[in-house]
Amino acid sequence: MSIVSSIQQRVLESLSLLFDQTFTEKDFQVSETKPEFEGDYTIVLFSLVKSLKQSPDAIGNRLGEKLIADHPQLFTGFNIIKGFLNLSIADEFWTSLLEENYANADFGTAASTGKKVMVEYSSPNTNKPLHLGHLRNNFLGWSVAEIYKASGFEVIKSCIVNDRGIHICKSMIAWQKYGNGATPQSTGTKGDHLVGEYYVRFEDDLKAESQVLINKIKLGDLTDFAGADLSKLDKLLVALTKLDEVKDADKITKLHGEIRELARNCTPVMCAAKDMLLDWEQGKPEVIDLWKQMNGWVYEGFDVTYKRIGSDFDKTYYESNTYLLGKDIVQQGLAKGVFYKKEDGSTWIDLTAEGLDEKIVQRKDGTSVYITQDIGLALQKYEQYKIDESIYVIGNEQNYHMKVLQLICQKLGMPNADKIKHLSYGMVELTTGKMKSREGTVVDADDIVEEMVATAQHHTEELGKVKDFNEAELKDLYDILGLGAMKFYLLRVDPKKTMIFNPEESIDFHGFTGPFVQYTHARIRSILRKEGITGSGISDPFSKEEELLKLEKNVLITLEQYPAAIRQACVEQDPSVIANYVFNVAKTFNSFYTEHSVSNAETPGKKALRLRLAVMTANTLKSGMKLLGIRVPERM
RNA sequence: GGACCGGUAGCUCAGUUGGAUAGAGCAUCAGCCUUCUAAGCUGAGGGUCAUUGGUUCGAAUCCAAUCCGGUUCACCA
Repeated sequence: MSIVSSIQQRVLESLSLLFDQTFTEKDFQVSETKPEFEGDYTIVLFSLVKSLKQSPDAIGNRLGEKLIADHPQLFTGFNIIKGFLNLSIADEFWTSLLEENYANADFGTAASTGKKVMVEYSSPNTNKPLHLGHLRNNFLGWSVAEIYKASGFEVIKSCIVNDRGIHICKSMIAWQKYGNGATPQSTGTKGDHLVGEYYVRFEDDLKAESQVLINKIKLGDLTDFAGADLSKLDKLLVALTKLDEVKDADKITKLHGEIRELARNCTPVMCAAKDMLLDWEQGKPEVIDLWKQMNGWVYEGFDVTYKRIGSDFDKTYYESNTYLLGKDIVQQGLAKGVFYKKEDGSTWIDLTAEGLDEKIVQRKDGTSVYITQDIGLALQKYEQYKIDESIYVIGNEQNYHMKVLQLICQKLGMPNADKIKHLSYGMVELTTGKMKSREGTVVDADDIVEEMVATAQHHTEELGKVKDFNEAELKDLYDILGLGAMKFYLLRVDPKKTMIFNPEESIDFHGFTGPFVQYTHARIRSILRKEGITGSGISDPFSKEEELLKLEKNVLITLEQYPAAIRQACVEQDPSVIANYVFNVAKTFNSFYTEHSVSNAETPGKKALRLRLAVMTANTLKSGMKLLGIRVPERM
């Protein structure tokens, strides 16, 4: 039990004995005492004033005395200042905590809950390489999975690969047109990057061709349009001439946008891509073969990146397999009256009562839409793995979609539908603004990782502390530091917030960074190496008579909070809780470290205590960083 | 226009089940390496917590309104 809940319970007990009233934890607050006051933990008395009808001081005095009388082994003193009861905790509490846990590498992790959770993350498209935003996603997904494991869950990491659809055909069309049979081998280009290049080529063509069409439209030449497109265009143009008279700028821009969209859709390249998608759906062999080949290149490229950044999955779903899922569910939903058919034969759900809109779940031709396969996959996940909780790590632009998905699952009466959780994260922006692929401002994942590792190498060489490392050891160290800095930088911010990626700040290895924490760990390991402590066990007893110094106690107080930090990170699905915690541990230890020597402690008893303190700090740093997917070095 | 998210120091961010003088890191300035790793430590300056009103012993935190920024409201995925 944590110190805070221990105090809470003792206070509850004492209150009911003293005042013959029952209280709950919510009736008062236990918090850390501010440094400028004496004591370790503080109880706010104001909230008790009303129900007890006594002054805060009177309550505080009686409560403080009672606590000390009944629990002298826990409380050693108290003072009351302006309605705050400050309690001093016995050294004994902290030293026992240390003795019991310093060698326990699993300190902070919870016992098994027997529950299963699936964390779906990464979910890439197979038409271009991963970028900075994907890194945030991958690091978040991995970390949340680790945090759930540490909280006693069985975790299944999954990934849905978006390997099908018009966007994939785009790369294929451009490759056919410009590729001349180019392969990753023949060009020496990483597969995902190669395919990405053709995606860009396609977009360039599309831009050029749609500009041609728009110019023709301006001249009144509509010969490139036919059928429904033509009549729609006609309507738009008529509307536009009308609007020109009233000069409604917003609506005019909107209409221009629609015309541009229509033109894009009617370009020859776009038509070619659409035809290819139809061929793909009909299983035309040469299209399927090309699709398999190019997807294969992308997977090889992704594999390299995933290995590099340490992402992996227990189960990979492919959209090419799942996109037909959910059709039977539509039938069931119709039978249950959750869905309804419109006159044209399309199937819908009405969510207006929930403050949302009507959403289509199946087209009139019977084909699925995006949400349909998601419903199907959500159910399949449950049936295959009997999961208790399902987490989706997806960007916040899909908040609405995920809300709809959960609502539909609930209405369909799917098991654990209320345990579908969207870990919604904000975009990563640059100091210069948003990343835009069209403007070439996208930060490539592979590039940024190599840059970070190179920076780590540069700093390390400059400091010259590991000159005796061999080449493999150096390479590993640079990876640990570079990737550590990168992961920490992206995970230290609340996931749901849009974050700014500042290249200069991200390669800073000082302050609130991964390398700072890693450095603290390496420093401790250095002490332990010199003291000949290889395992975690220390046989020398430490004296419990000597009073704990302020800085020693601060480290213990911080270490004690680790289990609570994991719990909070799990409940909030927020790795930044851990990043902040681990930084705090490192900072607190560093303050202690510069003031007091471990090896040359004043007495053997003190030395034995500080060695334990060092071991427990190192273990906690290592364990906490592991929850972020970050390794810590023995030396740096 | 509706829905959701955000606005805290020059910059990047913590802090919201309401509690004492609002915290870190970076940047700036001043100190600390014959003693366990200075990728470190100590200190200083820097704030109308977007604005206004309300709730109360007490509001960055709760409520209401307003302003600014973002996302979304596709028979695309």
